[in-house]
Amino acid sequence: MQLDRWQIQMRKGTLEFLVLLCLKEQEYYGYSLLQRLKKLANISVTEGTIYPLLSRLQTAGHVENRWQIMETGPARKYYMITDEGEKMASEMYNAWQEINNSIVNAWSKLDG
Amino acid sequence: MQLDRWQIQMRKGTLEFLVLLCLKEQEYYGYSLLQRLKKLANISVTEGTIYPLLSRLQTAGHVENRWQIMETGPARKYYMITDEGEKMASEMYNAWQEINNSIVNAWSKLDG
DNA sequence: CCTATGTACCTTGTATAGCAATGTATAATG
DNA sequence: CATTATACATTGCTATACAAGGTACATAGG
Repeated sequence: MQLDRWQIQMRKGTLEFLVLLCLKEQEYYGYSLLQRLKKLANISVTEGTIYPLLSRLQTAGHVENRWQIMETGPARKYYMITDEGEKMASEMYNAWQEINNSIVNAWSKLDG
Repeated sequence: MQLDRWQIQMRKGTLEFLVLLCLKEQEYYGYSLLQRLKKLANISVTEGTIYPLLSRLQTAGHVENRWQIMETGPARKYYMITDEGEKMASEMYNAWQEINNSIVNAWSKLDG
């Protein structure tokens, strides 16, 4: 199934929030986040999106990382959410809820 | 007031949907949409955003417009949603609900 | 009369960020 | 030994939000 541009845009616009939401659950490395996001919200993110995004989140102090040498396969860079990141995630959730309330309210007046 | 980068991002992609939602209510001209969006979802959109967006929606066949000469003040270009635009708005609402369900569900598991 | 303010349209230049494509490296599979 | 999967990363393209600026009309205050 081919996603429309607007569908991609609507989902991708919330990507930073969704990544923090995942990292609130547990630590992830970049590559594993792609699968987690796919399962969480049916969002197909590419590596060219996730690595710069994680880098930006780190610069902002919302996540930090540690290298994990694996016995087999390439090393993994695990990302963990910081206290500041947790705070940011809460702010984002509040903002999300406000927009959602506005949309649901407006829609119900039209289709109700 | 300077908007945070994440706020801009969260709006990205949902703005097109919000505009269609407004035009489902009634017809608006560009300038009046700025006030409607502010009231609807506390979104401060600038003219440099709304005029190109309306132009894109028209090219896509989701809206159409008519000029209204005013007895006093500048003429207004009113935009009306098309049947195709209504259909698109419904699809967007369904997609929105799906993402919202994923987010609310994920959040509830984290905050108890 | 002139200036400021508000309404209403629009364009240009800049910055952001998602994505396809590409590159590197390791390890298992056929 | 070629392919596939894992895992990191960058580069170039494109879309779009925004600040800033421009045009024009109408009104209010000094």
